[in-house]
Amino acid sequence: VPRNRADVDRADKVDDIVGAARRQLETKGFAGFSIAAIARELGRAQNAVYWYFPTKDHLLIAAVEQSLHDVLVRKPRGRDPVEQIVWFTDQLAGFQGLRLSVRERARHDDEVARFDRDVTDLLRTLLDGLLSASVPPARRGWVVTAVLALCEGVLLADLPPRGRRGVLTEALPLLIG
Amino acid sequence: VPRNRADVDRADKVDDIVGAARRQLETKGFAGFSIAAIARELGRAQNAVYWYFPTKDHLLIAAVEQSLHDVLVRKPRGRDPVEQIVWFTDQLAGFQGLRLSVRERARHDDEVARFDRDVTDLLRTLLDGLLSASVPPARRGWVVTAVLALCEGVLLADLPPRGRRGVLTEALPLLIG
DNA sequence: ACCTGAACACCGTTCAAGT
DNA sequence: ACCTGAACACCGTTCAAGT
Repeated sequence: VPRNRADVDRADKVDDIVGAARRQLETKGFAGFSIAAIARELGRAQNAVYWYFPTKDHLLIAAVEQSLHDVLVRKPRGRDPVEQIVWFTDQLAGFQGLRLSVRERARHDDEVARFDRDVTDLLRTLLDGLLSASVPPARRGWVVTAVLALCEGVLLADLPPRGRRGVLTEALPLLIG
Repeated sequence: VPRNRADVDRADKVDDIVGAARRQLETKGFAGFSIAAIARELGRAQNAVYWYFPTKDHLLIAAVEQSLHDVLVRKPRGRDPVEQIVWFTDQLAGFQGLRLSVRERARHDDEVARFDRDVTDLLRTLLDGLLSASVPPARRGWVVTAVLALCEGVLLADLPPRGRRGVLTEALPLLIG
């Protein structure tokens, strides 16, 4: 006998689901991220989730999008571009697990692939802005690519925060020039 | 009625399994990598695989290890370190999917985590050797870290080969000095 | 519009049993 | 030592049915 929640605002119900998804992702990672577990946490049937999200990947996108948004809206701290880039990299550090999961899923789902490209574009735009004052337009294209690669590579390496900042503060000035 | 293959050399049977695993990984990626599918390809019961590999992760490690070995034994081509590093990055390009899967699994399985660390150490050692002539020991620690991060980041970006080489040939000389 | 229960096809892993 | 069949607990997804 389905209890109906047509009275509750749709947005609130979606938020419940995305919130549970984010918690599951944070505590158990993508391996422990299952529609079944989310439905259990919410005390609902699995199909209650499917009503709002047609596949598991759609829910993954919504959850990661929200988490990423929370990070990227903050204004960067730091005087020069190097400090600002280090700051952003720090912000993204706790996020590396999700980014990997998205990359992995992107290889098998077109929606996730598109989302992944959007995120990369956003990061490139952000970096381009930070570097606009110090890098001439002619060089800026590949510098942005290289800096982004360096930052993502450093995050991938899972260094301790001090080591990560050390490498970046040494290497970034050389690339930026 | 189990047909017994006690007569066949154990190493050959292991090779059959690892070979099938590598094929599955190459064609369908980690998402399509399943003990069930491998057993099907071999025309055996799933437990025939479990006799040699206690878990799916152990088989994953064996398969990736073999693939990686095939790549890393080749001698690098190129005169200067930059050319050699670009060459190695090219070799590792087809390998990026597997590396991501291993990273993802490493977050939930200790064996895979250890294997992942070993691979990173191996790459660091390899890079250290390539850079020993051109980078003084004092700087070499973080230069190796930065170069490895740059290479892995560039692979992660999934650029076309020409774009990848372009960025590396611009950026690497700046880091190496 | 919203939700449930039951089912389907698929896993990884384990157990008991066979040669 | 090597292999199978059957089972268990878990998935993602779909269907038919209820309010």
